[in-house]
Amino acid sequence: MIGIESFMTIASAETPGSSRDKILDVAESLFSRRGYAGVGMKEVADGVGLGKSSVFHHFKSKAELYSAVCVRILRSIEDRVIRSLAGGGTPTVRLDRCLGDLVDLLVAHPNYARLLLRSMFEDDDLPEGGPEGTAVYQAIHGITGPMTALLKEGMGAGEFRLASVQHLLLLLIGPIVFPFASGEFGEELLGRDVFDGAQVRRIKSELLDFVRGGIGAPNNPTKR
Amino acid sequence: MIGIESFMTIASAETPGSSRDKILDVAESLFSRRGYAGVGMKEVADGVGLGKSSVFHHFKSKAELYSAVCVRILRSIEDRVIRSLAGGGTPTVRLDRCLGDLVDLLVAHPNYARLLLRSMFEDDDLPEGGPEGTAVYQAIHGITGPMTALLKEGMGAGEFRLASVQHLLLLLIGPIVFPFASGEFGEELLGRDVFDGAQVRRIKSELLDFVRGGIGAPNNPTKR
DNA sequence: GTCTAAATAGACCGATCGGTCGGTTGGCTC
DNA sequence: GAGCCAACCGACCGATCGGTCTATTTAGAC
Repeated sequence: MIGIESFMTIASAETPGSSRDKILDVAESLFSRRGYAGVGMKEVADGVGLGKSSVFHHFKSKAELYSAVCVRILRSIEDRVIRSLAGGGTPTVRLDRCLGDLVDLLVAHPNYARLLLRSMFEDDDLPEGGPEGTAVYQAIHGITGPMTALLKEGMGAGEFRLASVQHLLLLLIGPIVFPFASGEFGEELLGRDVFDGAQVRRIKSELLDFVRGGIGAPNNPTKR
Repeated sequence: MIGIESFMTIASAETPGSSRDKILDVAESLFSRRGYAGVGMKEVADGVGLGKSSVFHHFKSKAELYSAVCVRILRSIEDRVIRSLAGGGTPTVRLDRCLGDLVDLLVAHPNYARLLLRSMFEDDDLPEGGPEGTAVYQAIHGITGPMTALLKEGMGAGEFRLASVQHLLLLLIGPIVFPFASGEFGEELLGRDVFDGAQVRRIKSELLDFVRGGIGAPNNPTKR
């Protein structure tokens, strides 16, 4: 029984339309906008149309709810990255495809970018040490792992500039995620909504150029 | 009298060691770690060694305190950027110097990167429309303005790849700021503290290579 | 000394916080 | 029918929230 239950939790067999799923949707939107401490359980409950105690029936604490939201997002990103990189092609081709797919995912779910950043740099939000933290931890590794492998392979093949893969990865995350987390700042800088179709295309193409130039080997014909 | 007072406020003649200044220091550290909603005024007061009502004597509301913290940081970044770009040299040289100086500033004040990101994408934290928001708004423009001008000049001189300056700037912010806001994630990725001296040097050099490649004109000898 | 104003403290306010409790449905199985 | 359990709710809890009030101390100007 315990085994099955924990399996259900891990596999997160969320039926779309279920209360649990609707709670996750509302919480995702709220947490991404105002962060962990900025959202009240009452607010989540109201957004779903339930009583507060009903929310606590599905998630035994606020920290667990926040963690579930983060894990759902991270897993979906992990899936996309893995599938992107699984397709064939040279490291350069695979990196391009992965970046494009990632941008598409962040645009399809406008909450993702902010919550992704939050889950990375809001260490002090969640009470540490709990099982919630480790789930997020694992999900993040599921993303960084394949990316690291790709960078290594590209360097080995001479397509990418030789550098520390870890430092390069740390540099790569910013330009991918930040534009879609920048909110009003980005909107005001561009003069248009960042998630507007034309802007997305523009950002995506600039991002690809930027990254290709930034990590490409200086004298590699594949680079352009 | 009113004129002088408002001048003092705007010029923020903060005597180091004064209570007001200590409050700003403590609040900066707390806000950067846990965000606006995650910090209580009691916590700030305790950190300074004052009573809560004494903090309210110096800042008439929590929003004003948060805004003052953000403005102080943004102004210091603005100063640094302007001074960096004022020095002579080609656009490439000036950009390199500016990036290096920015990294130095973010490292000298480990709270800056996180709070900078927060002030950009936590729109919903501050009650909008107030005068606090506009102060932050102006400070941000003081930073983006000169950077935009530099990018434009570099493109005109043929040193930078032709692109939309706004989109390029939006892409540039991420790799500069995120590494120093990444906290435990970055530390775990690198295996060392991001603010460790050796890591900083490494990140800085990788960042310069990355950005040079990313925005440099394809066939420009100045690029490398 | 005296007057004034800034700085501080503590007691207090209504509201909200995360979380619990007891109880009531409604559907499922036997 | 009886039994059961997930889902749900309203009422409630102690703690903390941002903020106010009044009173006391401190520092400087004259």
